[in-house]
Amino acid sequence: MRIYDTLEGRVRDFAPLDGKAARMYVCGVTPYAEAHVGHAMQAIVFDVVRRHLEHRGYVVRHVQNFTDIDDKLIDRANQEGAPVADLAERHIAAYFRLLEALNVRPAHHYPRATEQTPQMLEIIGGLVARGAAYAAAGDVYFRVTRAPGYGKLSRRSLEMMFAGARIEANAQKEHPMDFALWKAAKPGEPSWDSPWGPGRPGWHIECSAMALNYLGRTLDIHGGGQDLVFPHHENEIAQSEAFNDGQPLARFWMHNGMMLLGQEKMSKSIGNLVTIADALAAHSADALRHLILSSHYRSPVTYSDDLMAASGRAVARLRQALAVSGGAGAALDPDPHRARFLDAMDDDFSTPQALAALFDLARAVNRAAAEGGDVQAAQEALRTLGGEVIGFAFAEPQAAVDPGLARRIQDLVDRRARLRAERRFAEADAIRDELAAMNVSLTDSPQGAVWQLTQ
RNA sequence: GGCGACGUAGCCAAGUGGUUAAGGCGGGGGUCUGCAAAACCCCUAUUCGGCGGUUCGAAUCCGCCCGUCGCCUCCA
Repeated sequence: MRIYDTLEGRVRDFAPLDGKAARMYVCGVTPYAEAHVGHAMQAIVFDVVRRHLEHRGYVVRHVQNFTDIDDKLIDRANQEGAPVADLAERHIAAYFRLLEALNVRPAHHYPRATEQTPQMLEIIGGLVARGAAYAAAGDVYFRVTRAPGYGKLSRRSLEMMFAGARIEANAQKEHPMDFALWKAAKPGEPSWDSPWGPGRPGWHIECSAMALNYLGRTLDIHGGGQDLVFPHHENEIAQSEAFNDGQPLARFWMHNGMMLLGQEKMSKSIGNLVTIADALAAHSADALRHLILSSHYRSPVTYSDDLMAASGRAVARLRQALAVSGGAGAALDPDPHRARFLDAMDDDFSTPQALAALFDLARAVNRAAAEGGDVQAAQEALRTLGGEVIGFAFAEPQAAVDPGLARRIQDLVDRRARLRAERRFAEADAIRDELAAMNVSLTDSPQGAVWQLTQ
């Protein structure tokens, strides 16, 4: 298996530090607002990474954090007049529900920053003792000039960043690029005791603490969105490696591309976003997963209703192939398709090519079934690769229909069947039109009509 | 301004030196069907932003130009 490593800027053979145990840390969200489809992209991309690793026999330990204390959370909580912890927990609970709806396998641990303060303080203390950090008026800053490789992940130097000239002056800092490990508490803010007085953690330190605490000094995979490369991951590297005497924080750095809306990156601060809830109100989770996986994970994806609808139709095609019945004829051998699929996935998770293999397999299944061939093994392969590895739920659209509506639909379908049997086609077609207006499509077969929702 | 990525059919998107440029959506024609739908078959890029260059050979390498995006500040 080969994986692109942002740090080295190239695809390398993947081998975990410890045999078949793969330790994966993925940066999660700051739960101050509703999750949008960009967050879904990150979750789905790393879900597929995990699923494929597991399919290939790795025992994955997957940890994802929640940054449940930061400026925006505090601001938002003040606006709402609610405690920060309540606001965070509310959004965390909603996020978990969305992950489940998206068919994302849960991580093994979801540590919260506020639960890791002892570990963070231990690291901060260690960094101060080593001279890699310094206290100033209740804050503690990391000393970037003492991190020899600072900038290696994002390929930039301190001098280069100065050229950007948007660095705000902060009299406390020795160097403008020094970043906060610990922030002194302001009145009314949640705070924790520390050797430097009451305060709260800086943004980056939680990930260093959690990674070390749950997975050890060196991760096999550290993931996140491309927008975290700088400064978040750069700073994580600086502080973790300073604390661990230079031992690398991660063997592979993986970054997913950004979700765009129109021509721009979707983001909470600009406000150009589509929430996951809105996307799932109009489209299936499989459609969103297909849209995201139809391009390579390092490329951006543009979200639109039209593209989502097209993705929904594409997944329906795979689902149809799972539903056909073959015969007792020659068995269709799925192995060539499976091999093509796995080769693509092994090559830095090339989901577009893997999906192409699935669509070809689906066509082969449909064709073989029509000729009376035995397609069970092929359908099994399609279900495994599409379901377990890619993560499609292949949920029958009926499943989402409430029982009352389902009964009304079935009544119409039955009435139409009787009319057809009497060859009263005009009346039967009127019922079909009526169903179509309800977004219900019919497929007639010798065994009767099967209906499904078109959305 | 610095760094990085990208520009392939109506749309989305693989492919990164050498047979007919994957796959999906859409469109056209056909088979099946009472008619449809689904499915299947055929067609839908002589060409890969533009111009030069390297090479026996380039969408794939190099240079320049045009256009788009990301990061440099909170961000998945």
